[in-house]
Amino acid sequence: MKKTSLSDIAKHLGVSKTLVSFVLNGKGKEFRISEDICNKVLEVAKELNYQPNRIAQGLRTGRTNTIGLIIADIANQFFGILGREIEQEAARYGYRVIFCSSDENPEKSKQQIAMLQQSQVDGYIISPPKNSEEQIRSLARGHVPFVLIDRYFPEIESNHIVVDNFDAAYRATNHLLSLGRKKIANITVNLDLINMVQRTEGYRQALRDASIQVDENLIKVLPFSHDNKDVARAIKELVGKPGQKKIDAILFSTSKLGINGIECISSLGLKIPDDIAIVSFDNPDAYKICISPVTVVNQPLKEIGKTAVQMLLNEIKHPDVPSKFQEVILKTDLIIRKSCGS
Amino acid sequence: MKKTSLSDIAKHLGVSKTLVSFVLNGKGKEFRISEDICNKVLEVAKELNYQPNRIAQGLRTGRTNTIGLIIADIANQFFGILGREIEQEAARYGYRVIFCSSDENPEKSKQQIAMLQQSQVDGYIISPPKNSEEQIRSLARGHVPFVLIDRYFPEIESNHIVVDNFDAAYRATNHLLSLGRKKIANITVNLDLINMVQRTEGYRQALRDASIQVDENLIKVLPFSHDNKDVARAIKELVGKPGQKKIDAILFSTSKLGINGIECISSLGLKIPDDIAIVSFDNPDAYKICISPVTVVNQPLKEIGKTAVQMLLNEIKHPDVPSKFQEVILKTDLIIRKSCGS
DNA sequence: CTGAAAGCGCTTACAG
DNA sequence: CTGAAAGCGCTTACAG
Repeated sequence: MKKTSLSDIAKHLGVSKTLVSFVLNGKGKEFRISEDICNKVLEVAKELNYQPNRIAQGLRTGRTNTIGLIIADIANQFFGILGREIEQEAARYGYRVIFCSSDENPEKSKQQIAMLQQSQVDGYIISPPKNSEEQIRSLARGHVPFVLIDRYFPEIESNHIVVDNFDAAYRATNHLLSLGRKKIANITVNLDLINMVQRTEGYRQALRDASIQVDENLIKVLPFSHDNKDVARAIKELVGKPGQKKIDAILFSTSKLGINGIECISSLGLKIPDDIAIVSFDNPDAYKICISPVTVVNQPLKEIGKTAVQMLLNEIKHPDVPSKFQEVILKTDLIIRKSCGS
Repeated sequence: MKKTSLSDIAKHLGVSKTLVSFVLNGKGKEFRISEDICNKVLEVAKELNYQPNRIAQGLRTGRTNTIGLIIADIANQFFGILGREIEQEAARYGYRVIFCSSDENPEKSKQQIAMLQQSQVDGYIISPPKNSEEQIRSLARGHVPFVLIDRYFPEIESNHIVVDNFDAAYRATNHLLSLGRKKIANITVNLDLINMVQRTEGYRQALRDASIQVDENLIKVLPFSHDNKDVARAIKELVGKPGQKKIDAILFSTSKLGINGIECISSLGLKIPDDIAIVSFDNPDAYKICISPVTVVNQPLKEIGKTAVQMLLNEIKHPDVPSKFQEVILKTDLIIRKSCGS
């Protein structure tokens, strides 16, 4: 079961590898190779089940038609689906995807970038974890095509596709306000990442615009690697003693927080939305069937994935163009379900 | 920003590529290269930020240290997490993973296998969609290392890691019986895949062992690419007219079915577990926070992933050993929550 | 219109 | 102990 190579086909027909290569790459016409020979080559290639060795091609041409994808956390459905969109879009253009999950760990993403670099990927799509600035800078310095998704570092010039997190949080908070909620908390993670900062900023601005003073005690910032105990502690602090009614709504900045949060709220015997109204970023399945289906900020995953791939391929194909970085900011939509009452 | 190659280092030091290659591959000792030179090589490699070109290595050695992974559906958290476990375990042994989602589509998986083959992966981990028998056979014929996960084809000899689906469904059904449920339905997908067949078989056997006649009308088999409307229709049929009480429990054979099912049950105004008790395969976040947290058959994802990688690497490293196929059947555990009452 | 030859960046017998 | 050379499977100027 030896694999067949170009020269196997060439020998088989008594022609040169050059010719076979031309034909198989669709350049038969261009080099005016007789149709007869073309057909024979194609036939033999099929017969011997020829599969081009992409690795040899890559070594020779310097392009591997592979892109490296580093997402932040595959256990998060948001990134799972985003990964699939990216893989599908890439496949449409004949590109393969090497897929990594950094689990929000900069050490890991560093190793993964090195690995992808050694694999000679043509470009990168990355949702960088915090403290990975230096890695991204080094990509930029090397003039390697890359695009960032979900977050970026404002101090580093880069291509990136993000959503308007400020606007999304603003509208989500406004939705709560419009339903009469006044004591709205925000649970978020480490404010080292721009997307998280902007979400909390949008929340703040909405309160201000409604002439409600922002109470910093109602903003809970958890470590990135929180578990449900951390979330439970935060919620208990926010809720206060029974009957105290310190808050009447929560904006969760991620679905991981929200899922853990809802679990905790239920176990505390509190009712959604009666006691506490809820809005969360992202739209996992969990929110559709939970106690009180959750009103969410839905991100356009398909569009993020498509745009990221197209932007990257454009960069890969025109390396000459002096790098002008592009920023794409997509809109989110608020899907209203039952978790805020009415 | 030209990448540095072996010969750059060699020139820099006035030695041969051979020597540099030996040192960098940790064979300095073996070839008794003076420690002095070794250190210098290492130093210069670091200084020039040398990154070995894995593609060139691959072409030369015939091994790419890459494994191809085709999972059935990345939008399913089960496979997302399984993918991560596999990637992590592979990384421990210095292997990269090229990640694909076939979306249960045999056309897609066929293309993906061809793509992975062209990328010269050293082996495959696949959860094959139905109607992909020929693809798997062709791998087997080519003596390509591969292991199947989650399902396999009984008529094709293969390495595979699965769970004891019969036992799992048997125990799940028994759990429902032990709580006094008598009219237990099973919602599943196309019975073309062994894992699904075994789940329904386990369900049947549990009923028989409890001297309950299996009512084929209570087994709903949906197409693989079902949406929530299909699930809703099935449930309406099962439930019958209001007050009819045709069933008092459902075993869902997949979490996709279960998530859609619960959404539908709620919208019908039925209560879980009072009107209908529920057990489902798989353990997505959704089940933890839903209306009535769902009792589930939990699969040992970490173990499946680890075992799959180790079995594959073993195969890759000993291609000489006459291929004796291995079967690993892992146990599941039943996580009891509130969806079955008590 | 077609072929011989160089070379991508490695590894590895072989020779000394 | 170290180096020159071949070769993995391709592509692509170059020559005719």
